[in-house]
Amino acid sequence: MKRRLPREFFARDAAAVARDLLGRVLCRRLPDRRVLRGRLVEVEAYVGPEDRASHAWRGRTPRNVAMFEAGGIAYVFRVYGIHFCLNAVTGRQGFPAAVLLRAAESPIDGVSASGPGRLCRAFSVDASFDGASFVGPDLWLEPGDLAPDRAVQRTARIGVDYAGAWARRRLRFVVAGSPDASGPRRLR
DNA sequence: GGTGCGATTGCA
DNA sequence: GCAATCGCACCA
Repeated sequence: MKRRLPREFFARDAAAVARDLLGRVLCRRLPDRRVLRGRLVEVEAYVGPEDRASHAWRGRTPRNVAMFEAGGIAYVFRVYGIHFCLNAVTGRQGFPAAVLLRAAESPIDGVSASGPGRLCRAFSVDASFDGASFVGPDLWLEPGDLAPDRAVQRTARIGVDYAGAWARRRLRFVVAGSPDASGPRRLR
C-alpha cells in the first residue's frame, strides 16, 4: 500500500497546502472496496476568517464547523441545492481554513473530474464526509509525483466575485496546461 | 417563521 | 443564457 499524506501535511496555511496539493493523488475507497484515484490538477485556498470569499467569513455556523477543526479532515457542503464540494481542512484548531478540490485527472484510466461538483460525483463524496478524516480508510491522499518544475498557474478564485478585494487574490492553483482545469472558459 | 441566494452544472 | 433545487444565513 502506498504512503498516505499524514495529518501534519494539512497543518500549514491553506495557500501553502493548496500549492502542495497539485499533483497529489486523491484516493477514495468505495463500499465495494474498489479504490478510486485521481491526480489533483486544480485547487483553491480559503485562507482564514478575514477571507471574505470563505464560508467562515461570518464566523462559525452549523454548516462550516468542520473548517474550524484542526487540519486533516474534510469539509463538504452542498451548493446550489444540487452539487457537493469537497475541501481539505487546513491549519490549526480554531482557525477556519480549507482547500477546495476543483479538478482531478485519473492517472490510471485518464478519466477526468473537472469541476468541484463533478469531482464529488466522480469520487462518490457526499455530505456524509463532512468532518470525516482525510487520513482515513475511505478517504486519503497519496504523495503523487508531480515534476517539481511542472509549471503552476495562479489565478483568482472562481465564482467569488462578491468578495471585494479578496475576489482578486490569486488563490486558485492550476497545473499549467492541464486539460482538466475547470471554471469559466475565460481564464482570469 | 419567511425569504433570498450560492465556492455549479447541463442543456437550450 | 438560464433553470434546477435546497440548506443555510439573516431578518423579523
